[in-house]
Amino acid sequence: MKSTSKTIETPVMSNKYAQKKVVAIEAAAQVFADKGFHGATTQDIAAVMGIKQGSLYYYFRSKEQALQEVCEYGFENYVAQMDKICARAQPFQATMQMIITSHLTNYRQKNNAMKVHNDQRLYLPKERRVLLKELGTKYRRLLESTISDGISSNALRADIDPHFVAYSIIGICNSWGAYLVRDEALDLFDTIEQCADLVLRGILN
Amino acid sequence: MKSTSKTIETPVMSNKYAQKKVVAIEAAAQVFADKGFHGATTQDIAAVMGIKQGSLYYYFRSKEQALQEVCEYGFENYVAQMDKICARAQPFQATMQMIITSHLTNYRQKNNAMKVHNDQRLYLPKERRVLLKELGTKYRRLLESTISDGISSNALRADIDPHFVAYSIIGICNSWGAYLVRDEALDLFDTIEQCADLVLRGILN
Amino acid sequence: MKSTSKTIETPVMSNKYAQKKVVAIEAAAQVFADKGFHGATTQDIAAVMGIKQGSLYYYFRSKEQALQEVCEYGFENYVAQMDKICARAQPFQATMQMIITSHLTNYRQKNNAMKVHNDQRLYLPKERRVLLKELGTKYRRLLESTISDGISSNALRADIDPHFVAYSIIGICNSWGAYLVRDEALDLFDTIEQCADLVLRGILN
Amino acid sequence: MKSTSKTIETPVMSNKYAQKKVVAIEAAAQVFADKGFHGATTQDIAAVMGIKQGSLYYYFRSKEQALQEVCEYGFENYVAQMDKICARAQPFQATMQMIITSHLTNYRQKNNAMKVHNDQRLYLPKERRVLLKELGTKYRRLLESTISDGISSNALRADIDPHFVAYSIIGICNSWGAYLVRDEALDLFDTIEQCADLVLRGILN
DNA sequence: AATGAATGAGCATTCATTCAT
DNA sequence: CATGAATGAATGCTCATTCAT
Repeated sequence: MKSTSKTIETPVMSNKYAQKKVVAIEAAAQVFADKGFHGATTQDIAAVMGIKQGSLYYYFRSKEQALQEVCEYGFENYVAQMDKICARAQPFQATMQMIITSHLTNYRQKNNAMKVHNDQRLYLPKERRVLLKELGTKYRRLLESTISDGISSNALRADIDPHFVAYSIIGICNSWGAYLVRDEALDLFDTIEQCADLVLRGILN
Repeated sequence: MKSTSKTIETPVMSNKYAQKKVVAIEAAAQVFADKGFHGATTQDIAAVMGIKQGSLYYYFRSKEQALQEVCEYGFENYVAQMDKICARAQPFQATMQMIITSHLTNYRQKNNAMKVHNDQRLYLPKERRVLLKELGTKYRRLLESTISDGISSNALRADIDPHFVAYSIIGICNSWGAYLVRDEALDLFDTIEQCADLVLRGILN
Repeated sequence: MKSTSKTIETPVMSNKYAQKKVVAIEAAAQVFADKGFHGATTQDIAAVMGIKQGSLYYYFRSKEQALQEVCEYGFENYVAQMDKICARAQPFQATMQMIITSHLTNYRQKNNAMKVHNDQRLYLPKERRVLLKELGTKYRRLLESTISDGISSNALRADIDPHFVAYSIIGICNSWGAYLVRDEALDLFDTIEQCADLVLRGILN
Repeated sequence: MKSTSKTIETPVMSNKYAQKKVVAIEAAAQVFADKGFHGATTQDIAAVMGIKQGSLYYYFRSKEQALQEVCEYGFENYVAQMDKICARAQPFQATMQMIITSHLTNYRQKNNAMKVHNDQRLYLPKERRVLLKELGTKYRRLLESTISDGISSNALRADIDPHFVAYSIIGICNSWGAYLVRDEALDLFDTIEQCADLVLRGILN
């Protein structure tokens, strides 16, 4: 019992900080997603958190650090989802459906951090992108080997380039993701379905 | 007559001015494409033009005005191209090929203005986007009716949504366009071909 | 008796506090000596003490208060030494030797508080310098009457101005003291000897 | 005529800038001398110049740059004076008199830049002290060889260390210089004379 | 006795913009 | 046409200080 409660209690203090740090990251994500990294001010972020500007530096060493953490937070989550999806043994089409669903659902649920990662990570200096690069590589590999597997299993045409297709899927999804964020009336499931249909079957008769 | 007098009336200076104004717009486009609207400084733009910061205001009333003009310049060009492409009477696949070619070629030729329009136009206040909206509508209509025509002519499946497909194509093209800008080694014609193939035939076997 | 009761009255906690207060003063002295008053942060001082920034205020009401206490601590010590030296009945040259030794030894032993007093006390508002002024007066009198005595006893030339000479000696010593702090290889006894020699005999042949 | 006027006219614009830059350096010198580098604000300097804070950056790239330029300005002047003094063929005592006069006169004439160099140059990062180090070396050499010459010519005792004596003279002069700045009533010529007398003849009977 | 958390004021610096020349 | 010079407002960031716990 004790040990159980301990396991829960021990990180109480750091938990409080950790909890509020997450709040901080999400506030920053929201603001960066809205105004872009350079268009956002630390004041904006602090306002979303309900604290004063100076206090923000209790959670981030700098604005750039905040961008880095937002990007990592958003991308880590997303890559973890991909990992789970690709780990399941299931036919190709189901996997593709889930990947698109995961991607677009993230946007609709205002996963601002992912949007920020996609749109603003290039404003980070290279040193701050090391982890992101690793995650990106992992992610691309997951997607590309999913497609390669699809080819091997004859589900997909043999003459497509997995790398090219992977990148294209990301492109379509990001494009529709941005749309989903801007237009709340847009139906999520409809969008998912059409994306998948387009990618899988093309438009030719 | 009228047109003649007009051509004559605009004095030489105006011509010189107009020429240098284009230089200014392209300089601004380059800088905005590189650093984003908020990340760019008027000093950056002036430096590219080889003039001093204050002199820039001879060409733009404000930084925002510069962004607006860059966006309009880039998009006008592009929509004009679309117009020409769609005006030709030719089979659907040829049209689609040309559209994608036009889009991606623009990126490869560092048509920064188009990139700026795509990535940064939302930083303009709504009032400054009136013309852009009109152009966008025209553009979407051209693309969508091309697709609708494709459906009518039985070239395309009847169950696709022209609006959705149009938007998706733009998404893929922008995504690959950004890639083409970043990676100079990437082959342009290869990319065009694969884009078209993916959109037209999908990936399923 | 009195002294005994005093020693007993101050409770154990006070003792512990007093001990740690000295640690605090010496930490502040070190940091102020290194970075100057305005260049130092309370965080720096706390770090030297191994406590957190906020906790520093248990020992000092303010940063300025800390500077004041450091100065007083450093100067009181030094003036007390002077007092002892001047109280001894000994020939003038021996006294002068001891004064210079005392001054320079303090620097070499990283008596940062003295350095801070010499270099930074002017950043204190006048109200905070009352005690320091008294100490300074006492110190100057000690030094000047030592010199006056030297004149009376015919050890020194009759035509020198005790005030001027006193101030000059302090100047030389501070100058060499700073050097001693910066260059650890510099020999202490050598320096003392040469200082004394210069002051006493000048450089003329 | 033309050429004459040209020679004068050509640098007119840069002259205006250069003139005001000197004003800027002297304003910075005054403020740094008063409050120390870290205690001074760019606002203080701007106020002395009668311009707004932001405009200061038209003359200095940064506050640190300002400190560097002040130090160099102050020290260059002083070393140049030394150069002239030491170049003259004259007996040792006359040279020494002039050196002390030059040093103390600079202080009395509120040569704040020299004071700043003496007291604040250590707050500059090493990279910013390259020129200052060179000047310092030159200066020390001038002073030391003056003393060495004094020894050679039998004017000075053979058993003194030129380096030590040089440094001590600087120490005394700086000490009295600070005094001269603080106490306007102090007589300049008196101080010079006593400094020289002390250094040359010592205090022993 | 100490700390985590927050604050507010200040500060260096940047930058769009203006304007006389 | 262009520039030098200046401005003012903003912005990221630091830091002394406070206080509940």
